[in-house]
Amino acid sequence: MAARSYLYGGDSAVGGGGSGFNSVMLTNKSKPLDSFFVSGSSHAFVGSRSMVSFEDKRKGPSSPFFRTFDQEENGDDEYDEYFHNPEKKRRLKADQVQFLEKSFETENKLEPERKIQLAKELGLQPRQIAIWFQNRRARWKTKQLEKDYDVLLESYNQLKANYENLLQEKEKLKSEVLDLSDKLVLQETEKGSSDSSSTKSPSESLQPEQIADYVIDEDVSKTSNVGVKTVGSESSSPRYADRTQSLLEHGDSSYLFEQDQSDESLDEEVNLGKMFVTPVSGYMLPKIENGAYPELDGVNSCYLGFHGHDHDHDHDHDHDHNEDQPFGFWFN
DNA sequence: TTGTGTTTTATTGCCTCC
DNA sequence: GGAGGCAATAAAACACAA
Repeated sequence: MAARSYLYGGDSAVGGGGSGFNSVMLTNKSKPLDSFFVSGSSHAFVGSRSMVSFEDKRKGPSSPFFRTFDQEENGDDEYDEYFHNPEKKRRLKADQVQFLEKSFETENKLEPERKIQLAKELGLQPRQIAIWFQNRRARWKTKQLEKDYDVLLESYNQLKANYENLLQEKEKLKSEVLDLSDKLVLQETEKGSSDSSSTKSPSESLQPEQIADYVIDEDVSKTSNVGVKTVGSESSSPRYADRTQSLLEHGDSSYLFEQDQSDESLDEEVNLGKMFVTPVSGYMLPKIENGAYPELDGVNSCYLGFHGHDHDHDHDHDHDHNEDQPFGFWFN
């Protein structure tokens, strides 16, 4: 590990965000040297609640947050508590968290200047700000993964339902065709008995079941009604356009892909607006348009493409390139 | 009150970038 | 080689049921 100082100044050495921070938290895991603090303190104090030095508390607040704190929890008791519980850590105050949340909404990465600024405004160590942002990013990522999972699950369920509907419809059509074929054969037979000299029709050389199979298969190969696209083929039908809605509507627009330059065919899919990529895990899914999955080719199978791209690392992880190759699986 | 599960704060080690 | 990011993890703080 790179030598990293955890004196809360190690990250900043900036002088504690302008509030005269001298203290540092001491935990069981802390290295002894890490626990001592920086210059200038007459207290061998380690640990604090909110990592605020006693000097701060005695001198009075330098920020609105400190004022609030002092007003709310004023008194010797607090002071004693600080003094006699040197190893306790304290959660940030609600208004501090709120402030940080707002800042996080604006930008979830923290530039050094902003870190210092926030530290000053909140009366915290820059290191604490950095840690808070890091933990906050981790929480955000976890939430996104959960969302991704829900989206995938719902997508899967919709596709499965569509597939089952199609199977039913196929069976229904098949029996209809069978029925009609029977009638046709019957008709031909009757006709044949009255006109024995006529030439043979195709239906005379095929059984009704064969005709039904033939008709159904032909129909399927031409129309491709629903479901998920076979990569590389083009077909869609408005026939099921109103069947599936809502899946992606609850996702925000950021769910709509970021392009992966590494794969042109998928780029095309994405550019045509047929696919989208989930934000955290990078799953590639068929995009629902006007309430329908626009892609399908082949009634009995579905393709779920995966896109091994970690968007969270876009900015700094070149090594991801090998993982950018899309892959997928079929289910039926 | 206490046991237990969850959340938050912080550290550690590894990795990448410059 | 330092800075900063992330994953994994520890541990304190907190919530809550029994």
